[in-house]
Amino acid sequence: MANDSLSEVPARIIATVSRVPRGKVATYGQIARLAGFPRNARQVGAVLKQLPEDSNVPWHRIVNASGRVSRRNGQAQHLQRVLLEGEGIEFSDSGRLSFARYLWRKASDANLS
DNA sequence: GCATTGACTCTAG
DNA sequence: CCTAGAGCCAATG
Repeated sequence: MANDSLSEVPARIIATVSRVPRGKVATYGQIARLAGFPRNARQVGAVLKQLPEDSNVPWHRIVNASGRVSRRNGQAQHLQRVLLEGEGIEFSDSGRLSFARYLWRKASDANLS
């Protein structure tokens, strides 16, 4: 018993990612902070990288602080954009999305001009 | 146990 | 807008 604390950290990150609603995105740093690890943005990416294919985690809703899909090997980068577009998110010509429209906010999202 | 790496972020130029 | 450097922390070798 007591060896579940090892899996608890990634589980917490995954749980937070799973809370991101469809059609919204979140940043690595944002997920890390909400999960309780304010300086572990990189670890969020590390967890998503090891994520099994059949998981229900919306990993594609996680982008970097620039509002772009993080660069990496494989087609997964392109796949992420396709998945987001499938949820109604639009990218600019530079492959960037609008935080003002798509960034997930836990609460204070009422201020919009 | 140290050195390298990385799906990150911030500041300067 | 883009590049470079530094800071950060866990995973990996």
